[in-house]
Amino acid sequence: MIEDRSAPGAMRGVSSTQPQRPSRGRKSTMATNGKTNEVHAEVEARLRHLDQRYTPGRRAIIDLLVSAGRPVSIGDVADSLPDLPHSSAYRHLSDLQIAGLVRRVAANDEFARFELAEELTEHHHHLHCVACGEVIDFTPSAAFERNVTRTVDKLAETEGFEPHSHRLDVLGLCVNCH
Amino acid sequence: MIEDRSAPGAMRGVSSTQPQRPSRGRKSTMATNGKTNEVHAEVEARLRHLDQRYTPGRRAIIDLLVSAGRPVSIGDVADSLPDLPHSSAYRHLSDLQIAGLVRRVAANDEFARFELAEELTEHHHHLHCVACGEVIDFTPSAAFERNVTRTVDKLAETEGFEPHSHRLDVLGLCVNCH
DNA sequence: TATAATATGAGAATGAGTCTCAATGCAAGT
DNA sequence: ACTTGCATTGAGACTCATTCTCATATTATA
Repeated sequence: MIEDRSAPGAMRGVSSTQPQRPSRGRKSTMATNGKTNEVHAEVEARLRHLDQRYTPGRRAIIDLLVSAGRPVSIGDVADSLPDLPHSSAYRHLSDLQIAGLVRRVAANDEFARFELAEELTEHHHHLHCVACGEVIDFTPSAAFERNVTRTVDKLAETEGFEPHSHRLDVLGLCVNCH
Repeated sequence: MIEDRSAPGAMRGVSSTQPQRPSRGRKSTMATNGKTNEVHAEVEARLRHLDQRYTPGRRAIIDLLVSAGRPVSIGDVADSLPDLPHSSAYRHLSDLQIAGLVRRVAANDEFARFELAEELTEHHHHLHCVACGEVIDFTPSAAFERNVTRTVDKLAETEGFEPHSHRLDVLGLCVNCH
């Protein structure tokens, strides 16, 4: 008999340790820096171009994504912006994603995560902690990226697949979990 | 005003074309080959080691995963095994995942997909069609894999992250969609 | 066959994510 | 300031993939 079907989450009980709601509260120590203003300006311009407004709710989401410096879950959003209704949070994220300003990140658990689109940051990949679910950004060397891009581009010939983008996820244990 | 919130699926209306239920019915042309028996034997041995039985329902799931040759969605399972109750399908997949025989694949849509664990197949990566949602296996060159592994292993030093495995997802348009 | 364990089916329950709609806010013109 | 037309928001109902419960069935072994 298989037990261990108790923890919440998709395919419960499969991780090496307990799957759990995405970490809440661990905040980035990165202070609001000069780039934040650039991001806000870019977001505002892009939204305006789509006849949309850069409202306080949307700004708060962007602020959070900038300061987090890593993909944030809805739980993170709820913690950081407790007065923002969940329907609004989801809608803001969706609207910003449609506008190409935010990207949804498929993590290893059932919880969606969101980060700034690469146009607002830089090309990077993710480390996924299989224990706590945390997702951490990392940027490999340019030489490595060239190699990946070369390999990916070859797919057009060998598979008839037209690549648009790629992502490299590394699964393992983060500093806090091993 | 942002519209286009009509199609089903997570973050609806974000894909370049309509997000849709995972393709159903497109079957592999790969005939049941010699490897199938090896897989069954391995699965049976592993389950037995865990005091579990290799029942017809579980066998049917494994058969499907072997013959599909790519990650399958629950919809695929339902189509191929119409008499298998959904609760049983999910449970079999979960049990097999816990046993390390099946791996859950995070696609770009909201639908979970499943494939044989790499121990039963070989190390490979995935092409994700952003239009139809199809997920296709691909195996890059050994040299490329060595390079990836080398880069990933360096994370232990630079980030304090202990890598267990990695996955490279390429997003783009499949043969049928472009 | 008895016994104890695992496995299964049917349907209820869960919950992340979505939708509706009435109310509000903002911009531009008058 | 007032109006008109849109974009935006909040509250809560709703959807649906996935999980859970539990009574029944099946299998292994003695």
